[in-house]
Amino acid sequence: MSSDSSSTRTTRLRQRSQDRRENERKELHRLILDAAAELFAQGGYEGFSLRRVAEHIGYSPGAIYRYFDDKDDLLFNVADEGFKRFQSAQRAAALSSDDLAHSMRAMAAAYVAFGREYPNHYRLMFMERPDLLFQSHQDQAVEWLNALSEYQVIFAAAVQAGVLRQGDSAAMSDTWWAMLHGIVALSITMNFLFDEARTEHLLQTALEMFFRAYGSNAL
Amino acid sequence: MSSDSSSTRTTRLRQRSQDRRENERKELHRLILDAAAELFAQGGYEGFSLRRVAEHIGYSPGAIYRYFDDKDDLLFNVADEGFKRFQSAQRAAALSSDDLAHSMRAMAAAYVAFGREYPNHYRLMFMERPDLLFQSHQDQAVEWLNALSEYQVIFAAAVQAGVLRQGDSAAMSDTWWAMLHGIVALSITMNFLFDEARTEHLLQTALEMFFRAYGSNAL
DNA sequence: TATCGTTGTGAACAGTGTTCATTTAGATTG
DNA sequence: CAATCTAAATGAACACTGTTCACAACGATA
Repeated sequence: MSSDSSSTRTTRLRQRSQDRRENERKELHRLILDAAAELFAQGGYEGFSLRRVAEHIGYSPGAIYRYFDDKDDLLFNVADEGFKRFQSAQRAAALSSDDLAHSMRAMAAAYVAFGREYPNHYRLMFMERPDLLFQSHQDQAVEWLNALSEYQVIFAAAVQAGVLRQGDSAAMSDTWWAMLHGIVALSITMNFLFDEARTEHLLQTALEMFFRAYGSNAL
Repeated sequence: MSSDSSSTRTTRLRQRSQDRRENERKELHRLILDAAAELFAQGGYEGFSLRRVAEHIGYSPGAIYRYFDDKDDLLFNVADEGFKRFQSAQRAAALSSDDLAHSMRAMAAAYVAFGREYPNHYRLMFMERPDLLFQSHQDQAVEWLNALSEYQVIFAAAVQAGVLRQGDSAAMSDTWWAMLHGIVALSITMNFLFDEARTEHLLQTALEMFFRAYGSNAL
């Protein structure tokens, strides 16, 4: 009994200490990631450096390598969190209305809003280093592709609901994406030309164009 | 007479040697710029370094600073040459037909073709560092803005010619640009998704959308 | 108590842009 | 021709960057 109880006690102790160490690991992992996201959001891709992240959290640069393979690995995690936020905003917009035409407009608005709110994340995800999310981590890449193919599902549903006319729904989806990406990219990159008002006006004009061309009540 | 002739002779000599030195300066300026453009076109923005340019032409890194203020200054000149090419291609497309609808399609095709042919230049000009061309060199910035406003001239002409319906021609121009930029940017950044065929199909679909919505024969 | 394994450090390496004193070489002058 | 002056090119330095690795510290385990 004594040996048995001591055995379980030590087992429990070992378990607890192991858990605690694991938590500490996760905490530092989070600390690094948060600091990285913050510094990245502020300084963008160019001004981002591991040494600054390390200094910001009070560790030596080498310590980061215990938690991330690479600078790219760290950037991937930053981008991935951005994408999760992006995706959830898109989903919320998609579900915001029963009217698919309204949903699509809400999604477009959310798309542009995300780009303008997190320009550096958008840059990283869709402009600078999309390879981070498609090439390096193939498991995540599948998630991304699924998310992107959700657009096609919505377009198919919109066609079936009579909101969009019939046609090449894959091409429609590409056009939709290119249109929104063009607006956001110009707004981010040429922000001295495209202030919020001009961007908003551009978005409305583009949506009008899209639905005038592809809406079911067009010709 | 002898003093006079010798005076003119030395003057001529001085003139010639000065010209030659000036030519040598221009030659090295060109040599650096060409090497930079080549290395940049190959390696893109990230892989581009002054030291590599210097090594490529057989000079020490510091020598470049006799001919360019900065790395940015050198990049500006690379981008500027890209823009001149871009602009001349656009102009040629604009003048390629009397039919403004054809001209616009040709300009769109030339726009996308430029992006796909010189992706790194396009990135630099319109995605990575547009500040190089708008902020730092204000005299050049005016040229750029004029070039961009040429679009609006064409749109106004298209409206007057009855090719496009009347409306907010500035917004139409923005939409046109955003559409083309979106297509090129996606094609460049997501080149593993958008191969040439898909990009071409996307362009045609987008043009169809544009003219369906804004063409004069639309409702 | 001794051993082991993990963690963080600090120094090093190769690379970057940039500056500057110094050499080099060609042009100009006496 | 000799001396001087000027412009160019260099090479070494500085402050950065990402990354690696031997080593020290320290808590967990035996």
